[in-house]
Amino acid sequence: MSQSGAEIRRRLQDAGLRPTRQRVALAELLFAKGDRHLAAEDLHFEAIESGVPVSLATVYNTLHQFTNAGMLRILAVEGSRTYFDTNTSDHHHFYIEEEGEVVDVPVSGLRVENLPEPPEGMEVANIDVVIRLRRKR
Amino acid sequence: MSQSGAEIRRRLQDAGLRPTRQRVALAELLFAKGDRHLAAEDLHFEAIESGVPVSLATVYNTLHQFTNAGMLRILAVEGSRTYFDTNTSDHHHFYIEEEGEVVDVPVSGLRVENLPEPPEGMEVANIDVVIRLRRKR
DNA sequence: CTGTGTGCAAACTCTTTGCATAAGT
DNA sequence: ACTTATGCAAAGAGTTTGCACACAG
Repeated sequence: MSQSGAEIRRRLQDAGLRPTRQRVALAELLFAKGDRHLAAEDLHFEAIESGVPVSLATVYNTLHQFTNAGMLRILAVEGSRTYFDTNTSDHHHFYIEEEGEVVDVPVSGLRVENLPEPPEGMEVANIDVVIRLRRKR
Repeated sequence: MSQSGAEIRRRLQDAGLRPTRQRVALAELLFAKGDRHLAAEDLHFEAIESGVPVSLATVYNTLHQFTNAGMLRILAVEGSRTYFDTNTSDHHHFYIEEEGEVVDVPVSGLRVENLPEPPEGMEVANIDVVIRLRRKR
C-alpha cells in the first residue's frame, strides 16, 4: 500500500492539489504504512518528529483537502477528536474508549443485514459500524 | 413512554440523584415525548423556552449524570456536537449530515451479522451503526 | 442544619480563520 | 510573475470546572 514520491505527487495533482513540500510529506506519512486512523495532532506530531516543520493549522487544512479529494475519510467515533481514516473503502471499526484507539474490523467477518429503506428522497451515503470495546473484568 | 412527575422523581432517586427542580424539569423534557436525540444546547433551549431557567453548565452536568445512571446514551455521530439519546436499548441511526439530524432506524430491520472476535482481553460494550444519508440527486 | 446541586464566568480542548510571507508553476 | 499554500496567532465552537450561594432532605 506504500507509494513512491512520484506517485503521491501525481495523486495530488490529479486531485487539483499542488504537490507542495508539506502536502507530499504528510501524504507520505499517511499512506506509507497501510491503513491508519489518526487525529490531526497525531499527524502533526509525526511530521515534526520526522523533521517536517508543518504547523498544526496546515495539518488540519491538508487533512480536509485530502478528505475532499476522497483520499481520506472522517471517522465519527468519539465526541471531541476527529479521526481521519486512510482506508476509504467500506469497512468497520473497533474503538477502545480507554485509549482512544481505533482498530479495523477484519473485513472477512461482519456484515450488515436487512438494511431498512432510507426516508423519502434520501439515499445512503455510507454506513459506519463502531464496535465499542472495554477491558474484560 | 411519557412519565408522570412522581415516576420521574422516583427514577432519579433510584439512581441516587436528588430530584431537584432542574433535574425533574430536564427529565420531563427528555422523557415526555418518546425517543429523542438531542445536544445539550437543544435541551437548554427547550428548558428556557418552557420557563425553566437552567444554566447550560447544569444541562451538561445533568446530561452526564443521567448518562452515568443509564437513563441516556451518548451518540457518536459527528465530530463536534455530542448527542444524547433517550433510547438506551440496542438500536441504530440514520444521520442526515446537512441538517445534523438523527433518526432512529426502525428496529424491525437491520441486524449486524457475523460479529468478529474482539481482541484479547476485550469485550463488546456496544455497537453503533450510523447510516449516513444524503439527499438524492 | 448539612451536604449536595446550581449558576456564573472563566478555563480548556479541538478546530478554523485572517492576513502577511513563502513557495510552486 | 502570478497564484496558491503556509505559518502564526487569534478567534470560535462546544464542553468542563471552581467556587460562592441556594436548596433538598
